[in-house]
Amino acid sequence: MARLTRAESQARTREHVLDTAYTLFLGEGFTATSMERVAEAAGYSKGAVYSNFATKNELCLAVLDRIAAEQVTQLAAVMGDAPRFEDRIAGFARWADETIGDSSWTSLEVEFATANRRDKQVCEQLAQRRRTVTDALAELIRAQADELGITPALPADTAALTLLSLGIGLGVQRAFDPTVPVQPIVDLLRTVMSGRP
Amino acid sequence: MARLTRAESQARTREHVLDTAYTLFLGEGFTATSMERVAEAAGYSKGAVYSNFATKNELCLAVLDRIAAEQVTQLAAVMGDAPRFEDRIAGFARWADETIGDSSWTSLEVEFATANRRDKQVCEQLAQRRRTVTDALAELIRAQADELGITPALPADTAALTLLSLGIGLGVQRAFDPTVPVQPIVDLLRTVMSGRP
DNA sequence: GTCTATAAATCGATAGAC
DNA sequence: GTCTATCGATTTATAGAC
Repeated sequence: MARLTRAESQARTREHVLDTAYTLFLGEGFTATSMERVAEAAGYSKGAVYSNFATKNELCLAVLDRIAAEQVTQLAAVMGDAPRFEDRIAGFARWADETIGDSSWTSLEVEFATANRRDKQVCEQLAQRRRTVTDALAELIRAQADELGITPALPADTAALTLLSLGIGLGVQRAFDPTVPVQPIVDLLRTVMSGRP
Repeated sequence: MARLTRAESQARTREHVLDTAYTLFLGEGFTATSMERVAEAAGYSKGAVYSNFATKNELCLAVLDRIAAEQVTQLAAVMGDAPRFEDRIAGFARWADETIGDSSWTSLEVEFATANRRDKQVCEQLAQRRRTVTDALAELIRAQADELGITPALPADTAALTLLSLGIGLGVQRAFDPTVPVQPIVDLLRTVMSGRP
């Protein structure tokens, strides 16, 4: 194996710290996880962490970016190109069950957002990311509707916002009460995709 | 004015602390507000606060109880007994605009819930309160449907959970991005209450 | 760029006087 | 029951050696 350049070495450290923060923030929560703990679990010192991420918030935003990318990819893959309408809904139902069912990613997003709701800098970042996600979701809905040859029951933008909001709401409640069912969001998608042909 | 008994005096202090915590938690957030700050703003010492509320979590749960009671009362009042269907929807729309629009209460509930999601004690308390709220909401939907002589498009339980979840989701996003519209939840209520006659 | 060591502040919660 | 004073732990972030 070739020796790493300084830049490669730093990128590796950064990635390693990000991996560790990803696991800890999702598992224990944002407030409950200290930077000390991240450094320790990653096998570095606190100083090393801070030389890659200026603040705890910046580290968490990087984790949230990774999560958002994963979600969009998974969602597109799972609804993908099943031939029949019901197969796509079933695919979504499976995804919802696994992903909203284990609602730790929703909890993390929401814990970070609400805890920093008075920080204009952070709010700006979160608002930008929010638009990116809803746009991607709306685009996915449009593409699915096209393939199925229907017009969604709601405008794609509205449908995307409603689905995302419902997912957040259900996920948050499931975080402290696992008896909350995931079904409502599957019903909503079915309604949305049962538009006029 | 008669002199206060010891019990009355303590009840007054407790109420005063609760008022202050209510304002600060809603305005600044749960994590961002220290017990020191609550005591100072209420005009007491930290010890006085701790002799009325054993922990910070207990104080926040008391605040959340007050909020929940307010919401249910307001919602019942605003949809109340308008003669026409459209007037009730309009009443709800106004309430949604003011109450979800200023989403600080949603943010507080959600910040507290997600920050304590690994605390089984707190989760139990929150789950119990959640059931109380959804039950009250479902009952309200049933009563409204009865008065209007219709059958809701969704079962009242499901409708209540869906409305609550959507409200949480929209409220959380509005906390950091005020451009998020409240309209989807009004649309949903309209759909729910447009059931078969 | 990563380390050790520590600063500097704040937190929730408690002890003991009154 | 309320006060002052403080504990003890933890936090984010920084300074300087290597």
